[in-house]
Amino acid sequence: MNIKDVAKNCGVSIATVSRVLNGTSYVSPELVERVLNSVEKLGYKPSKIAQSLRKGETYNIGFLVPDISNMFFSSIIKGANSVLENEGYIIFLCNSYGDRKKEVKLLEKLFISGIDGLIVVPIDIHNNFIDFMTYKKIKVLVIDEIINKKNISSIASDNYNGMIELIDYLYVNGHSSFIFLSGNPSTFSARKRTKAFEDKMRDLKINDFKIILGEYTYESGVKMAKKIEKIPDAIVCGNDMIAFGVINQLKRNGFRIPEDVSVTGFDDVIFSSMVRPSLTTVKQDPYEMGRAGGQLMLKMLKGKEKNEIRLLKTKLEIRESTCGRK
Amino acid sequence: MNIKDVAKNCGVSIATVSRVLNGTSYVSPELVERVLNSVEKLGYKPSKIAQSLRKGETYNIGFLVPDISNMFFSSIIKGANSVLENEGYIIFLCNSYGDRKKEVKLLEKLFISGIDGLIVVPIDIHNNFIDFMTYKKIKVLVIDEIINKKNISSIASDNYNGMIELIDYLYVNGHSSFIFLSGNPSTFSARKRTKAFEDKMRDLKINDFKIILGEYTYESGVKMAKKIEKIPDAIVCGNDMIAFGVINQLKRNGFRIPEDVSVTGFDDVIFSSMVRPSLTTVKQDPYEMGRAGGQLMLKMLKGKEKNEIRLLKTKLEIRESTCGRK
DNA sequence: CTGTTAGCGCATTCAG
DNA sequence: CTGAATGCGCTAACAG
Repeated sequence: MNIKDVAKNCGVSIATVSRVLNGTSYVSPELVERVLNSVEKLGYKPSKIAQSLRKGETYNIGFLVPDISNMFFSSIIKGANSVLENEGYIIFLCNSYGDRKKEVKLLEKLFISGIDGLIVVPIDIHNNFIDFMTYKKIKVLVIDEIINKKNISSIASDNYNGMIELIDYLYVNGHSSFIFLSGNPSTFSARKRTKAFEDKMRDLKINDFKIILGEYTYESGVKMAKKIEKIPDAIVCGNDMIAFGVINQLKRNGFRIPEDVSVTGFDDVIFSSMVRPSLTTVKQDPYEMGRAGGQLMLKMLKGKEKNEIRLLKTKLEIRESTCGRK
Repeated sequence: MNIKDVAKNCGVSIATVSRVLNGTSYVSPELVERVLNSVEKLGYKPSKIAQSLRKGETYNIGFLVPDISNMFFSSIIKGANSVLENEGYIIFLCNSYGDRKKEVKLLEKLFISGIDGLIVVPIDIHNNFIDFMTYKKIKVLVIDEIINKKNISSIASDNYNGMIELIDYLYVNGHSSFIFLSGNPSTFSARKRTKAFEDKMRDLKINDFKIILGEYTYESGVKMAKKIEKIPDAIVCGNDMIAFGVINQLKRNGFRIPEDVSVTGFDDVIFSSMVRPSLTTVKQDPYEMGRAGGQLMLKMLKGKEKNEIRLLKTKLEIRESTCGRK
């Protein structure tokens, strides 16, 4: 079932069929109708593969994230998809498992598969395959990381100011000793949040603070909690999952939250408002980040060559896991 | 940069280049080396688009789910992808938003895009586009729903027996009045779980029970909790999200769990073991479901035409939200 | 063992 | 305004 069958069925040339379907030039009304009838009758659907080969554009977007099953990433994908699909694009999904080698392999696979654009939440920014993509005229959008290069757009939450605002709130409410439990510093977000924490400690002339490095997971939260020797006024966690781990571990040891110690998260995942005590955290909206990213990608796809960088505002969500100190 | 450039660069025909790269027939060692050298030097990567057009197979798999950002679905995708990617397949991702119309549209889009296989967690089983797919020789795998048709494989958790086992446990532990808060009965899982609940009530000759219909969400859980007039021994929820909503709503009204009432979930999402009280629930493993599904798809892709149906065992996870009744 | 060639399905130039 | 012919990049059949 191809364009030839349609042409034969209604007695016109394949060129005419193509013209009718693409509206690429005037065709007499009667032929238009004949063609449309045949198309309908035969249930003809043009092959995107053939179109891609012919036109050199695929309307495919490669999407590479560290972990599809992580709600943060899947929400980004959903957001981006919601704007891209309206323009006819479709997503090739890849999961890098946080593995640099795999990331390169998948980037290559995506290129071979044929894509007009690439959206990536990268493990390894110095990955030169990203340069290769732009060299091949494939538009690149980097999410949750800022890369300032020609022909690459970036979008991320304003992790730095989100953390600043959080510490400010704690400080104003009487907290004077802190422990920061960071996610993996190989990520842009962890570096930014840690930097903000350090800067703010210096600003406020607070010396009683400590930083512990871990991963963005519940288990890592539990583990880091065990490393805490002296409970401070506030335990500031790199994200919500760490905070959940910490809270449960502290409870196990008989501490009350927030009476004995305030605990904060970052992200505002859906469960943060559902658990007891509900979690004070810095909200970022991955779905909106995805949507905004999709729009940036669309801009590049439409031919505006210049790169763009967007930083999304965060929002402090004050809940039950923190309280004022005298 | 195409096969012609490579051929020119090392002074052979394009056929030879193709043969070397595909190992499709013997080529003299010296030519092999020359070709490989040029390929390396020029950084040549064969176009999958052209290969697809020529060979009639795309190595693309269409994947359609109601909501990518739902961890249940994204885990399925991750599982299936983990087995499919090893065989060179790549996933076209689509989100139906639980919308029947959209589902049909996307199925059509996937077909046009060119896919060898389709994996779908359907909204509408009676969607005739699925028949169309098999008619077009596209292998179809249905997940989380059982469809008994030629050339369509299915995989789902054994929702029925999972629920039977749960009620058994509650009954043996002295619960004698029940309320079941169901998810949307348009889904296979909700129908199966409800059916099991009803059957078991009859089996055990329990008359003091009630069924309320809602959605598989936290908000719906809250809403359904408000509809409960008389608190029973056990509130059996269609899934964990409903259970979270119910528990928080009950707590707000001063009920203690499990002292005043036992509450159970279904799924065992990651947070179920983290919250207080931790949730007694029926565990199903969507990642494993995805993996098993991927394997079924691979079988069909490899040419075994016959369809297959798999039901995955569930596991009862007994935690703090239930306790024995006298 | 290697090269030449046809054709996958389509959009598009060129004639008419 | 419409049709014939070309070629996108590749694999496979056919020749040699």
